[in-house]
Amino acid sequence: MLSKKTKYGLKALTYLASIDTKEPVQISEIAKHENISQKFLESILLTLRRNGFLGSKKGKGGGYYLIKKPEEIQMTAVMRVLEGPIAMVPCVSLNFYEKCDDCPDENTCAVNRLMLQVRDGALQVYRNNTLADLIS
Amino acid sequence: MLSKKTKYGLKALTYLASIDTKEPVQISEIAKHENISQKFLESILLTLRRNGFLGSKKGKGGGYYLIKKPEEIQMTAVMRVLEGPIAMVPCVSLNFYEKCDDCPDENTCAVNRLMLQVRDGALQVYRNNTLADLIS
DNA sequence: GATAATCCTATCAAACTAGTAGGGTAATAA
DNA sequence: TTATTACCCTACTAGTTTGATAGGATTATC
Repeated sequence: MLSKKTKYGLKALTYLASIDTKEPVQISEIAKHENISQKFLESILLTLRRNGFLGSKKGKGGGYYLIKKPEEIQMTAVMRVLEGPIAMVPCVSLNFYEKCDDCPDENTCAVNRLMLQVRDGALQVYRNNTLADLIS
Repeated sequence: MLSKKTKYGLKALTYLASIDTKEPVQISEIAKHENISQKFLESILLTLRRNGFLGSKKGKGGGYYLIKKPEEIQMTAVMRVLEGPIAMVPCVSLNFYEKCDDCPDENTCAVNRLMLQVRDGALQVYRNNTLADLIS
């Protein structure tokens, strides 16, 4: 299941992309427009900023804004930051690989074989979509 | 993340399929072979039986066995029973559809648009794999 | 220096996960 | 018929995660 954190993060990003201005947008405005708890959104935008997707400005007239162009923001990167690993099991994860402690051999593991395909399917979608694709 | 329930369920099914006999296999044997807590596995096999994947026999010489041929067991069905919806958001789920309460319009929702593709990718994999494919 | 906005930490209730405990029930074999 | 085997079933629980909320600290503008 997709977490609300990811869902809200995606909605915030697409809202900022659709605004089509580089002026900072306040958290309250995004929260209101997307029906999100403002305080919760606050923490999400913070992690998006810390991971290089957003810039921020404090004080009056402040807010958040996109740093890159929507066409340059790949969903793979967004998903990894908000949701974590794209793979459903660590033993097929590219960026978060971990060996299963109960599985003696990955090469003969049915779960591994299946989830590898699922991961590739998801990756293909995420790589094929930028923020720009989601708003068009 | 794939739940251990699903992981163990898949491993149990593939073990039964690889055994290539219609004699009942005891829970203890599966648990031992796949490094799974026996009691936990017990409940998993129970749901697999209730959902028409397994048959069981009580008493001495009893155990679980596959009801259908491995080639006839689609991963879509297995995943839905063990893991639940294949879609990551209810609003793109085929079998568990639900409207998002925060989203005014699915047709213009970026999350919807993205997750629809991810669901299709996953479905394609699950539909393309039977239990037989996982053990070959 | 007042105000507006982000920044940051801590806390929390509810739900979920991965089991564990403990016995009940049916089939088999002696 | 009695003992044993093995599935059947319900309830409970420790630990983790999720989706927030509270309350203020910090910084920029006017």
